[in-house]
Amino acid sequence: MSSNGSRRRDVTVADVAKAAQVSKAQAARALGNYGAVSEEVRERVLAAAEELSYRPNELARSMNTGKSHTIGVVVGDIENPHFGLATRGITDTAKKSGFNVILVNTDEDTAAEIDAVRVLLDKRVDGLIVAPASSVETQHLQRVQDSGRPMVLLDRKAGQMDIETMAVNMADISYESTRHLLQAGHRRIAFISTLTTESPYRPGMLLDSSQIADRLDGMQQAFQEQGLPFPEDLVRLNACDAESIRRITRDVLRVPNPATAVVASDGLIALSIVEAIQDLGLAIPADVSFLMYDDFAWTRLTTPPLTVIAQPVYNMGAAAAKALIRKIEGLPPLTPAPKFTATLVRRGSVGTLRTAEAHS
Amino acid sequence: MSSNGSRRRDVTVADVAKAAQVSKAQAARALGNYGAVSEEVRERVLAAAEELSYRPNELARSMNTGKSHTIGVVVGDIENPHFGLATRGITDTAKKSGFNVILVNTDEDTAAEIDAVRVLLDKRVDGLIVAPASSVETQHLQRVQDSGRPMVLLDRKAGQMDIETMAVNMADISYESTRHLLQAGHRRIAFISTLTTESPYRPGMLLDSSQIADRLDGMQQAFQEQGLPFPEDLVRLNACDAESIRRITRDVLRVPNPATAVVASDGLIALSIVEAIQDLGLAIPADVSFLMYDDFAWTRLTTPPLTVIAQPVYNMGAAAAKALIRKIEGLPPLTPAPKFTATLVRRGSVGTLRTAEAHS
DNA sequence: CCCCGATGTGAGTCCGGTCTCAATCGTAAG
DNA sequence: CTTACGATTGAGACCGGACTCACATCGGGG
Repeated sequence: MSSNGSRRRDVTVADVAKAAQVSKAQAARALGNYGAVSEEVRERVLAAAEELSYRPNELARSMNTGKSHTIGVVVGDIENPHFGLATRGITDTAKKSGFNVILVNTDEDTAAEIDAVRVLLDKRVDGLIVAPASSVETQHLQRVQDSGRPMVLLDRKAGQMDIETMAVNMADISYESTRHLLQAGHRRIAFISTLTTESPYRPGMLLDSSQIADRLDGMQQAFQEQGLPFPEDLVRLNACDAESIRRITRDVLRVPNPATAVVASDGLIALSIVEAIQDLGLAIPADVSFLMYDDFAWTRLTTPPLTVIAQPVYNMGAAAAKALIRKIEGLPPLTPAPKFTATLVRRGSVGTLRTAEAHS
Repeated sequence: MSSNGSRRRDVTVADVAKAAQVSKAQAARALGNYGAVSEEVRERVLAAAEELSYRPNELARSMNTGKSHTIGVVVGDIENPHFGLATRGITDTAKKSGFNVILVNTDEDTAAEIDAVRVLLDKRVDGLIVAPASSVETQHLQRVQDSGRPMVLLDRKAGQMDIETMAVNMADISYESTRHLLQAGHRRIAFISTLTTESPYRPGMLLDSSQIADRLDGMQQAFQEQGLPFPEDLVRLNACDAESIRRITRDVLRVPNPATAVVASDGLIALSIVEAIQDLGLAIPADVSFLMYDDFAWTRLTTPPLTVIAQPVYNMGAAAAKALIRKIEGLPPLTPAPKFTATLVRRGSVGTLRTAEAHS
């Protein structure tokens, strides 16, 4: 234990050069595999390096090549399997191209995101992949863009900014799944999301998340096309913790003219919502239909299995990494830009409403 | 915003110094908040830095402080919520102390792990947190240890090596949960794990994972104490993909003298096992009891809710980060070392076996 | 009035690599 | 026997900060 006081400077090219009895420059050339080095010197140097178990200092290397072979990834919450899978796609792809990943969690907090981006830039990452917490507060992203550092967005757009973004078209799939619910006779459809806002939902309000805004647009369009009124009173945001989710669920189901279908905006709150529904003594889909975003494996195990909106999350992560690396290497973006489509996976949690009620 | 030239080089202390009309050394002192600087100079420098939007190059800073304020985390699979949560614990704690996290996925492959450790060392991370893929092949970890770089293990021990490790005592909880099953009358208990081995399980064989070895030890002890024979034929490893899991599940349940209880070694295979059981037309717990490691939220949603072994994964990650940072800062390890205990959460998936069968 | 320590300051070195440049060597062409 | 040209080689200048050291400057104690 106490023996670790021995000062242990690591081996440098200079040490290797001395051992191989050549100049520092020659040793560096042999080790870095560049320039002209005679076979004899190369062998001597490599042997010496091996002997001293020399390892290059990537920090020093990065400093004068300007490349760190590291990309920064900023997400809201790795704990969420949605991002877990996306991160997997990113790291797998990055590794294949020789890049490492620095991961930062923001807890969906814009202040933390701003900080994260700054720190990563300071660390001179070669590029950034960001899942922006907000589609509105995007000055920090604009600054990255201006600085010329490659960046790709994941999952969510950032306001009007023209940044390559890997995300599914939420309006489309939301429209499609809302039609599915409408066709099953549902008119009172609740939409519950974790999105934090200062005031309750009002039609036309500016939402911090392009994702959620797009989903609501899709829903509204489906209602409108059928000449039906969109049940704005059933759009519920700020479902942040288990307690508030429970309250909101009760709120939309245990009232006069309750929701007959509930849409959960992500896989994490879906869990709490289903629990809350069960606690209320209601059965899915007999009493209330249920639909959720994200196709997690466990959704096949419940009784009944849940109808979900599956997003190609891994592929989106992989594509984001691929696109970023192209940018880093100065290649033009792939054309056509990759498109990602979510699919409605119909399992057993959406039931048909009796016509009498549907026409009420 | 107007001075936004297409200049590629970023602003350095030298630039700031020139703008503030002081020497590079003074500018560095003012910016780095060290040494003696007059109030007037400090203000001029900071103003110039602000004006030029100067940001320190952490790479350069790291190079001569020797500290990168970055820790490397090597895990088998972030996609697995078990590691997702642990990673969350690590990043949260690291951030609080001003450390960043470089994350590497090994796919539980030792070769990838060796590579990951080498790369992280080359990047001069201040320390490493590793969840070793193997408890046997640990030379690379020994090398890290010898190099004096701080390291903490997570989740799994590494052979005989004396490295601080944050993990639950698997033998204890395995013993406890096996007793639970035995008391419910089960004698034919299957244990299914993803652990990859070259040959099928044989009693006493050297297992690559201390985790699995400990769990089997715990099971054996429980059986032994009751004077009951341990059903070695029901220990099944190599349950790597959905297909093999399906085959194995059928294999232990659809044979003469089948298993009456199944233990799933992690949350990921648990999903496939439950599915396979359902596909076989068997009911939990009426036909077969089920117990799994890891308490994922969805286990409360199935019918019946699943009995699980809950591990304080987030806390283990957080403690690993805390311990590592203490090491990095040269502080002695916390005493007493933090202990983590898993708990058996009895829900509905373990049923009592009829005595007649239990005595067969 | 002079010496002393405390405070400010600039020049320059160092970290560990990459890379430029000029010098050297060998040898084939003239 | 020169001359020229490509392959090798070493010295040293970077990269962008941290830090050492020598040299002011200034106020107070003796």
